[in-house]
Amino acid sequence: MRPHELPEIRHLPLFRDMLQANFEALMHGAYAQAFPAGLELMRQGDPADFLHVVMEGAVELYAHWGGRECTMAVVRPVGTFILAACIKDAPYLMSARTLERSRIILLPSSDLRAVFRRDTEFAVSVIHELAGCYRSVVRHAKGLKLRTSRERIASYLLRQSALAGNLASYGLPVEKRLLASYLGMTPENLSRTLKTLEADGVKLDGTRVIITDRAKLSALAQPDRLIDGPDSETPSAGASLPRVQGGD
Amino acid sequence: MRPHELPEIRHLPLFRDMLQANFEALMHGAYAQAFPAGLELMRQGDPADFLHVVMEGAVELYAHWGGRECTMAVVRPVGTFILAACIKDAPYLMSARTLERSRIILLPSSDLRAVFRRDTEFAVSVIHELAGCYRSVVRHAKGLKLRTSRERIASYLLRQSALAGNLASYGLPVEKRLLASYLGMTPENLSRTLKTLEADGVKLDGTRVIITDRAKLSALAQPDRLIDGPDSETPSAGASLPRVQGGD
DNA sequence: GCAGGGACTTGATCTGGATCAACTCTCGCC
DNA sequence: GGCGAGAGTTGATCCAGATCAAGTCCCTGC
Repeated sequence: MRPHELPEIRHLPLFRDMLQANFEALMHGAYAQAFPAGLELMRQGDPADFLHVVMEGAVELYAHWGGRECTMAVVRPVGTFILAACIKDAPYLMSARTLERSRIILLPSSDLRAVFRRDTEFAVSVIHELAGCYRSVVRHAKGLKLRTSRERIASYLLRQSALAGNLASYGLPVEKRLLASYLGMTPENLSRTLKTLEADGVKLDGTRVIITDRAKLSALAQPDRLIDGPDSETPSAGASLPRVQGGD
Repeated sequence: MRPHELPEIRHLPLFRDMLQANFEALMHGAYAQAFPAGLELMRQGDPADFLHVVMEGAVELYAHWGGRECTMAVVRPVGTFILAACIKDAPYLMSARTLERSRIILLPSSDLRAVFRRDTEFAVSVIHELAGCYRSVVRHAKGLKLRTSRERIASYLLRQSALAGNLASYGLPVEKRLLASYLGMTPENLSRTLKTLEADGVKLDGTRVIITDRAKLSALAQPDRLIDGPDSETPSAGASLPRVQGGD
């Protein structure tokens, strides 16, 4: 593991409050690994042997069933994923693959389970992390059930703008095909709907989003704190929305 | 609170392992209340002041947005709900209403937060509960994104049969309109699809489900441990599927 | 017992979004 | 520098599921 990485992990909400001795014990069994883009890190159904911490790159969490596949989340540095499965010592519910060349720290889940049993501060951090993840998926499910495709796209674009600091223009953080899958629609549908959204105050130029009329877009998206956040409870983990890459 | 209720709560996985003194402290601030059917217990966005424990009756958790509404879960005795919001001291993401006359214990969430900070066993229980809830919603989201209406119905019916002990015949635990909403479709669509499912090995007689050809139904539903369970990690809480009422 | 209302069903129609197919553009790679 | 391969777009068509509208049945409350 690289020297700068340890403090970065230590500063994550999940590891911030635990005893130094326990942190060190946890990191003792950890190891870092580099992966090329497009590599499958785990397959749904596998036993949860390691908590994963993304230090560089990006990881897609996705699910499959009966030949179909869908994106559930994208995790970027510094973020953890698959905490719940590690804790329950249960099979992963999702598969994971790298979207880019990535550096990932692997923490044996047995160590994890041992440590929060003797470090209450860490246990409390885990509680907060999991509660955040839970609420994040609930938001996602609400969006899927209550909103149409069009509304999901509009609110996604607004949400990303908010994450970028309410910029009117920013870059999409993920490929459109992945975004479509995350939002529960086909790439064709996303592409077409984006075109028609020009009448509602937002335009796309390649990967660049330009909000031309925020009021109009908001009227369509009806952003809702209980679906779109802002989560004061932002999870660093598994259930996070694809995050913005930075805008200008 | 009634004499038999305290031990019932104590035996819940969530409260089973904590110190007796802490359990008593927690219960000190608790109070029971009876509600008629159809009463709104909380509204999404409200501050999370109480953890709710259903002792009798049934509670529907649902979400709404822009005039639409959908069922997210049904909680039956003995089960808790809205743990995550209590822990984060954040607004509820869902509303709740009684489906029948219900008896509910209310636990001040501030007490809850205080207790798991000083009782590691309780903290561990909370961790397991939340991890279970998280995984449960992930399963639900996977079903919504990966399966068609028809497949969701078929797998729901199989899952309920499994919960009833693999009985070929059992009663639906909830109204069909609620089930439709839970499964993300309209009542009309549910009704029609149920009819066409007779060709796939399952028949409905009113509220009675009769599986006539389990193999055929399974071929359609393709039940998957990573979507349908069985959850060894069964949550007692918020995210549970409408449970079966008992079969014969 | 009777009236009223809600759950459920059934039918007719509409439409959002999927599917299938073709074509362009870009970018990494030989 | 040319050549795939994959991302994205666009068009044509199809279909699952929503919507609108009746009508039946059952249960409840007067």
